[in-house]
Amino acid sequence: MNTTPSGAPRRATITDVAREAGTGKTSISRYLNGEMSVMSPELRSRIEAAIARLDYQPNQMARGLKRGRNRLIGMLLADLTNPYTVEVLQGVEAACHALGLMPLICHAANEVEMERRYLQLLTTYRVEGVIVNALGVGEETLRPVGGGGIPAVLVDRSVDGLVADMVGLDNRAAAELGTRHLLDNGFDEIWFVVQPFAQISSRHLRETAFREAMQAHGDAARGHTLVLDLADAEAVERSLAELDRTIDALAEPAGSNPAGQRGRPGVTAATGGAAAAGSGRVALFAANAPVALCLALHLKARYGAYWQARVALLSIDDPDWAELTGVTTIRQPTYDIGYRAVEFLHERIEGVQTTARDCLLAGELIVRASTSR
Amino acid sequence: MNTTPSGAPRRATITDVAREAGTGKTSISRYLNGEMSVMSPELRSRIEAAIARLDYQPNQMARGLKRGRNRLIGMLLADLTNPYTVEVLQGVEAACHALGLMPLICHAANEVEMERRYLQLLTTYRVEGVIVNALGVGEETLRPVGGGGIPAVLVDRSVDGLVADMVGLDNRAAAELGTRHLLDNGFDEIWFVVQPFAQISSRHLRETAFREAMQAHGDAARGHTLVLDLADAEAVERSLAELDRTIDALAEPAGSNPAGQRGRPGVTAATGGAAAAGSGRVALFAANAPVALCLALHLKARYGAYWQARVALLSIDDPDWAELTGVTTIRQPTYDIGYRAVEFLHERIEGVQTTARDCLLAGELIVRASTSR
DNA sequence: TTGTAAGCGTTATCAT
DNA sequence: ATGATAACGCTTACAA
Repeated sequence: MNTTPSGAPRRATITDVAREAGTGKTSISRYLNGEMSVMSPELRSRIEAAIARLDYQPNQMARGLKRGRNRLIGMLLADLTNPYTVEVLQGVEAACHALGLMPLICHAANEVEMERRYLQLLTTYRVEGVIVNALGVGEETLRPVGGGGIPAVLVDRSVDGLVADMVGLDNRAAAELGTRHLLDNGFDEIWFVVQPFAQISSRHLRETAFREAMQAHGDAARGHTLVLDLADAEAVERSLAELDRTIDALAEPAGSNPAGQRGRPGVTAATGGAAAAGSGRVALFAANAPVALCLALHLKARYGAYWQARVALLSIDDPDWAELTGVTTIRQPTYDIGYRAVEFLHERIEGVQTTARDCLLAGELIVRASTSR
Repeated sequence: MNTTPSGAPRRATITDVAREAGTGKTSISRYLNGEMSVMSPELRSRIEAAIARLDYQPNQMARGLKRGRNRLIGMLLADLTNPYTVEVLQGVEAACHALGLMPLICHAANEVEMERRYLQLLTTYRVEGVIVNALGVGEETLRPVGGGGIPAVLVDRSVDGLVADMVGLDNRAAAELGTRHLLDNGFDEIWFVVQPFAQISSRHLRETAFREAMQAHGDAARGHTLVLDLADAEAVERSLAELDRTIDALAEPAGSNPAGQRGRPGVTAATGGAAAAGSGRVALFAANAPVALCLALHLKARYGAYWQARVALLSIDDPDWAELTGVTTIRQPTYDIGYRAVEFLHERIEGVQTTARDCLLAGELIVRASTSR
């Protein structure tokens, strides 16, 4: 018997089936492609039987080679560790399923080098399109994609100099929503904490919108931006130390800070997670879940299990631990983002030629104990 | 100019390059495959130039078709929502990278139907092997794989009637470790909470080991198993209600329960997360992270933010919210599991014929406030 | 050292 | 209604 290196019997090919059914390859191919209209029921059932007997399964690679399209699309993910990514993926998968596409999932794990490698790999496998949740290091590495290359759609962030459809959160609105919520609940000092945002459009937009919202409220002085470079442990250390100083200062009943205290400073831990609303304490606005997690872990380490009594936390993204810890969040319509991205891509693959589109979806504020009275 | 349906210029083929370099396809192929030993430097540089000029990238599909191997392996995941899965994936990716394999990641999202669909898809793309974190519905759906089919290695769980390598946690040891820890810390009542485990070997092993450990300690009567079918909201409701009754009963100072109370029943919430150790209260032993999350959310909803003062929680798996909430865990060597799985698979692909192997890796107990005094 | 030609498993073209 | 046959882009004897 014909065997492969691993000892398994060779898979049947279309030729085998043709021989088994006593006919030509063409008919088999026709059968496979559902061109049943012109085919004697007799032949048809012979083919059916032969296929069953040989357990034949057409080779997609060969198909793709011949047809010039293989129904494969690439899905390049910056960081699977971020729950956002997994959720978007669910939408992507559902849409792919519906459209008969097969996503090749590539996980760059925050490594720029990986991103390049995978992108190259994807083009080498001749995927028909790519959905990119880029690391955002610039368009050099994305060159082969978009514009003149493979159809592409960006998720969450756009990339400078890369014209392509993009779908993601309405960052302006989301940041405003969060800021206003914090302001409405009487927090005096608000820190927007975000990873380095020069390169990443979504972070940039969120930060800008935050500052503008503070300004619009006539409270620009009480809004601060803290950059937290999660990739650099030392930098994180420094940033958190800066944050600690502010928190400690505000907590001093001595009122050494200009904002002053108008809350109930003696609130005990036992009052619960409903923290500090209207008491003039500080609120942290995390630009995304990884930042929020980092902050929460730090605060817990520094202020103990009941850190939420001292500082409020609001985060864009809604990881599962948010409900558990009572952290307020702005949930992104992640599933829809993924689904939409595939729809866009599919249109492009089918040859749609419109100018690059943006699809901005609204976030939903989920108020929890951390920021509400 | 030659264009594709989406308007992009057609990619250069090996023939184009040959023409451009003024040579034959063979030399190009040789160049691509690094058979430089026998090739005039002159030709070589001409080829180099032609490739660069045309931005040529060999078509992996065609390559695979001809060679009979495409360096693709399937990675079938039961549930990407489970942090365990993502972590295993990291190991898989690293190993694939090292071994020159490309993983096709398929996410069944707990849908048996998806599992089947993907498995079929994978064989249709002629992957050289499959790593399966199966839903465990039995070997019917895994028929095409393992044994006489595509080389396969199982992750986390084995499947009845399917002979294949498998790598995962040393479930016996892990469950014993956790049980002993709980016993050592003086918990009277220990509930092992697990999803339906008839079909899933890892759950089954953990449950069995738990009961045996209780028995070995002469405490079988104080150990209970609670089945939590996360797929069925009503069933979850019922199970949690049963749990609540126990907790409430034990918490009554009246001592209406046989186990009695020897702790400090009046402990205030403010005493912190260091919950209930040695006080005769109940400890929950979650068989995995999804179960732990479900329990934690329920307890929080029922007993408030300081539920940990009333009941201790220990979980196999170490999700990021565990550190945040002070839940004790047994961390699985997830990265190694993934890495090892690929190594096994690679060996099989290369034709290794030994009998099916098991690789059991040890878990690590991470004691946090929830269960320690 | 280099090139020619025959496939790999499909589909598409063109006869019959 | 059915079947040869020639591609698809690549590798690999086999020649030269």
